[in-house]
Amino acid sequence: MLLYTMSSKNIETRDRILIATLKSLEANAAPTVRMSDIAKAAKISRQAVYLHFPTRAELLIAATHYLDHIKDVDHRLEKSRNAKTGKQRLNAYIEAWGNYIPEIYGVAKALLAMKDTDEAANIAWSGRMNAVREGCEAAIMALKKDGMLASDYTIDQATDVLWTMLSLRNWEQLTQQCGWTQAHYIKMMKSNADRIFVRT
Amino acid sequence: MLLYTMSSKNIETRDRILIATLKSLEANAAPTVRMSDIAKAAKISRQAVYLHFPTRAELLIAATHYLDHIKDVDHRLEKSRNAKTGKQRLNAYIEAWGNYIPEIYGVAKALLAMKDTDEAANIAWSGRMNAVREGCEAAIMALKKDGMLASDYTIDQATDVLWTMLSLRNWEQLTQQCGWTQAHYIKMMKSNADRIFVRT
DNA sequence: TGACTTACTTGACATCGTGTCAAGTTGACA
DNA sequence: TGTCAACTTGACACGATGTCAAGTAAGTCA
Repeated sequence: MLLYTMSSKNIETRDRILIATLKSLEANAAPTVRMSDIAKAAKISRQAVYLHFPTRAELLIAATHYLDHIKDVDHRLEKSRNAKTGKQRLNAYIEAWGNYIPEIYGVAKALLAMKDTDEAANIAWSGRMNAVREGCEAAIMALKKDGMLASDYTIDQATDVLWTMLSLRNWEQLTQQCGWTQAHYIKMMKSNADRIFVRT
Repeated sequence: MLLYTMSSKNIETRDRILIATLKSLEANAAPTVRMSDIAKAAKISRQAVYLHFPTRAELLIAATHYLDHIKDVDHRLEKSRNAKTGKQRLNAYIEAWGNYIPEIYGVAKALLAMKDTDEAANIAWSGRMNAVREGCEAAIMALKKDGMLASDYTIDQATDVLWTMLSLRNWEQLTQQCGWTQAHYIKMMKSNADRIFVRT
């Protein structure tokens, strides 16, 4: 009986909460998920959640990190660095990040919704987005190095545009509102980036 | 003394509330503005606001309509219809809508923030965005009519892309986060749209 | 002049979600 | 047996929205 309880507890409570958070947000795809909902999903009291995470914002932030760890985002994005040409690298980055978006969509949206009212959420989200921006910049710089960046673009401006193109909101609008498939989204983003950034 | 009070009341209370709403949101540029803030700005009691607008969502919606009326958005957008060629029309639409965004930014952001939790706000916002989409579609169709739409685009897909490009979120990211000037934003959007949609 | 009406004020209150606090319970471990 | 950590239960403060009831002040009309 002791071993019994152990085996059902071998997933630590903290992880159970994080998993419940991700599951709830994934299912609902709405930032309406309350602390009590998450507690219920984790089969724990609402107050117990606060024993592990001080605020809702911190919980959401922890959940995104947990997700990054599970989905191994670093490894995915790193693959784009192996591309030979700048153009290939741009394509690889769009594919890697673009395909990661749907995986984080739920949590990301919840975090995004708190951005304007919660400073911690704002900082966390900005940090993530800056990381994406750096990826964009690296791809643009690879293009520039090949002499393939369209001549009227500075690196900064091209980076801004690519970063904006690849925003979660744009993915959301195209796939959720306009009904695009994920494959179509990726394909379009690649071809548009090509037309915008690559010297003809 | 009767005339005195009349003259200070010739702006109706309802309008005073709407103006106060717009002013508060413009100043703050954050959806943190409370009903009590608006009431204070309109020099009225918080409860009196509810005598004119049943909910916060309805107030924000009314404020956007009021703004549309003041700024004469229909007239602005209509000008783009007079363009001779499809390409000119596309440019004109980008310019008209792109320059309208900063005017509605405050209220729009507040409304946008309620989209996920308030059904009325969601419907109102979707309605506005559908109007923008129609404008995009008309521009794309004008391009198509000239035989100038890039051959791998259907009208629907090109419309989706243009609509997404011209989203308020993208404007926000480029001008507020990346620090672009309004003029630069417009110029870039035009040249990017040209590269993406216009047959070479 | 006095009754009535409209628009607003004042203050209390319900609701909902977050976050806090204090006092109990339970199982592991020594 | 006693202790500790993790969790439960129930109460509560807070901030924002929205409701309700009673009061007030100015304008209208008999």
